[in-house]
Amino acid sequence: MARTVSERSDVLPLLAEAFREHGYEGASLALIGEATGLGRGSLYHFFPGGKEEMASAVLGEIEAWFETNIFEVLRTAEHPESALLQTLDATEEYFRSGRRICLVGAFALSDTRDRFSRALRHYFNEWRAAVAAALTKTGQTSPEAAANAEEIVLGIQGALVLARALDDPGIFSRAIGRIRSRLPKARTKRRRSGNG
Amino acid sequence: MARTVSERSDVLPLLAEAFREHGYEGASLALIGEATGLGRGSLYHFFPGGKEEMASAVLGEIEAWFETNIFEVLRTAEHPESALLQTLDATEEYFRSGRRICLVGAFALSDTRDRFSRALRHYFNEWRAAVAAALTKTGQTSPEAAANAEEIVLGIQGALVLARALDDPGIFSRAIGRIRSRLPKARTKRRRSGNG
DNA sequence: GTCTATAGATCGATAGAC
DNA sequence: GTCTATCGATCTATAGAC
Repeated sequence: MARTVSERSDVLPLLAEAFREHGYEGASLALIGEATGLGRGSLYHFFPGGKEEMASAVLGEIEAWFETNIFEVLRTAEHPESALLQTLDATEEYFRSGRRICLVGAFALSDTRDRFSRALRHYFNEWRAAVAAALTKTGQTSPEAAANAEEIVLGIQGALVLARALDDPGIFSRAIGRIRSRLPKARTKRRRSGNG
Repeated sequence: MARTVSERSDVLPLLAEAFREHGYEGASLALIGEATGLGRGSLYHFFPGGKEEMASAVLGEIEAWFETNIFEVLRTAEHPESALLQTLDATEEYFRSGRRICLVGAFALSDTRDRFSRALRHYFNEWRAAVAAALTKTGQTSPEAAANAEEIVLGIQGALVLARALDDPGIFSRAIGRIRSRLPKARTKRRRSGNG
């Protein structure tokens, strides 16, 4: 058998899955060891702060993914309407059409919330602000955009809860579909008031 | 010091709060003992099945509350529009305007989901069906009502997640407000097509 | 019916060999 | 850098006195 990983960044996705499946408390070091194929020694070599540092690193990795693939795209979009559609697709794919939960949301409802409250706050605030920024660029007023952004993010989280509880990924897909259908339509700039 | 409770039903609300605050895994028997003022002996007298039976009883109590105060009201309403408003008020009060989480939703996102999957499924299915039944009675078609009911329940859950993560109960209140404003308006039956 | 004491398992974390 | 052995703390559950 080969020497396996030896890169901290390679371990993070495996760690993330372990926390997603079992929660922070439920993911014991024995379980994490199985999931990563690493012994306690290696784990503590990569994460001297123990389990808390593991979870913190995972949250950072998730935040970074959303920053790159969602938030940044929304904030810098020249065509906000298509950016909203594109990031909605990415979101649907990320959550595997409702079969995967949002670890940040799960942490928010658990007693680990206080431990990671800064990360949770930052993640959802950035998400909400990025969607609002894109909506504003489509012509919505600032209060409109803020309300709609909040509703979109909250709808995604609620859909994940319900999809998980009822074991029905279709709930998530339908929710994404409703969000998509209510997005502002891009105005074709070449014609005035084009029909379509 | 008095003999304290000695009624199983008196312990349930205290148990519920303990599970809400610390989650299933996080609520240790030591913590539960403090929250209820009962020793292990008394706890195991009331709940021979241990912690699992405690959580199960709490879920049953929650389900019963919603059955009485929400589901039944919605299903049997003569005036579905006002029943929807009334149960929305009750929901807002139950979740203390967003300061209290939904234990069923929290369980859905944790690894205890499988253990209580039947209870979770039943709770959310009943909720969704009851809202849909009321919406149907207001004149919505069956598919319309089903989609809207799903969106309402999911919106409540998502609002609780976001409110908790951002430590901002206002998110929940705003979400309830949006739901309320989109509810079908009662038609005044005495006049035809009264202006409102 | 309620308590204390404690069994037996598992937890996160550390030490030290290689 | 990775492992195994093991620590002390904490967990759920049980036993038995009152």
